[in-house]
Amino acid sequence: MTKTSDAQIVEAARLIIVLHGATRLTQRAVAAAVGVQAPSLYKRFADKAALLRAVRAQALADLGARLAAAAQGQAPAPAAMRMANAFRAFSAECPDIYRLIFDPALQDAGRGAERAALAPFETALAKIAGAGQGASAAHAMLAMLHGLVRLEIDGSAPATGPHDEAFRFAVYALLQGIAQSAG
Amino acid sequence: MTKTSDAQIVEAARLIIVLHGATRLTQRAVAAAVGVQAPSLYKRFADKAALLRAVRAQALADLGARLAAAAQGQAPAPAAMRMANAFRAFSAECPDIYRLIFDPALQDAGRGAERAALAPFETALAKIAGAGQGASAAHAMLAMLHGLVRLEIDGSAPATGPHDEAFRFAVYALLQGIAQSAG
DNA sequence: GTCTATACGACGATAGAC
DNA sequence: GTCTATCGTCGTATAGAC
Repeated sequence: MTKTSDAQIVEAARLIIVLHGATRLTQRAVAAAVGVQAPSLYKRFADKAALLRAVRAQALADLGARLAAAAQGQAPAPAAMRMANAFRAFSAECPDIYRLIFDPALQDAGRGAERAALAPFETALAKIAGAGQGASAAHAMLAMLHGLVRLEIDGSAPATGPHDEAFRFAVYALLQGIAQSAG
Repeated sequence: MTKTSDAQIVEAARLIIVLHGATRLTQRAVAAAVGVQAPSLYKRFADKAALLRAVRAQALADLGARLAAAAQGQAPAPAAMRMANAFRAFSAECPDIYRLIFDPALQDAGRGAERAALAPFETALAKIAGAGQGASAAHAMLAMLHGLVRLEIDGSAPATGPHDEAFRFAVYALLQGIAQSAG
């Protein structure tokens, strides 16, 4: 009897963001995409933010899976580099989804999902930095990557040279610094 | 005959953002703050984005001045550390203004203002990294700081420990890594 | 229970009179 | 340069049809 489903709505919202950008994501557009009128969405998601939180949770799991796959079976340092590249690739592929993950208006209370998605990160960095500084090192690397990709996808960087080179330099320098702090 | 001025409008907009948050910045609110009706603003600024670009330009200059003051008369490494702290203090003081500076929807074509504001940065980092890698090092440090403060003001970080410590660790590790890349 | 029709209030923005 | 009046779109509340 139901014309749509929670999962279909979430997927429709994700598709609109990926294909047409976050600014085009309206409740009416989502509703039209699943063949329903806008007010009907409120029977399934309390409001627009709740729907976006569902899209975000899925995206976060996707990002976590890509990071885990990139680190799979690698030594700590190569794992960190491969995860950095995977992180950047994700942000380049769908920048508006990336922004959604870090949207301050959509933060969960628990933080459990973030912790889980970034676990491979923490693991690799802890081994590089030494036990006492694993959390700080993981935070530093996350911040480095977040800053790099945000400057890149937002076009906010002074943008002198190519981003590829600057990205590698930054990640490598930080890894070196962290390794040095371990000794 | 004029009831207000461009400068007064920009300042009113800035105040609303600082005191009540960016979501409360509406054309009607700005107009009310300077004692006119909303449509009158369009005689002075083409649209809301144009007004925000003016606020952003002023904020960027402010940030640049603070960075320059922090670096004043310091050796490169302490200058970098003091600028990092000044950068973080700015973002903590008015996070919504900070977000405005890096808002992808408000980027200028020229980029001249960004370059000027971040010049003290480039100077200090070039001396630490060595001539050939000054731009990369400055970009890396800007990305590091941008990532750190965004995670902090957005509450996006896994947020394990205190941010003060994580901030110092991250900036110091990157500086070490950059210095090492120079040799 | 599920969806539709309708509508409300706030927003950014425009047209035209003074 | 400022006003009043108004448009189109947004999120969303409500009431009722199947």
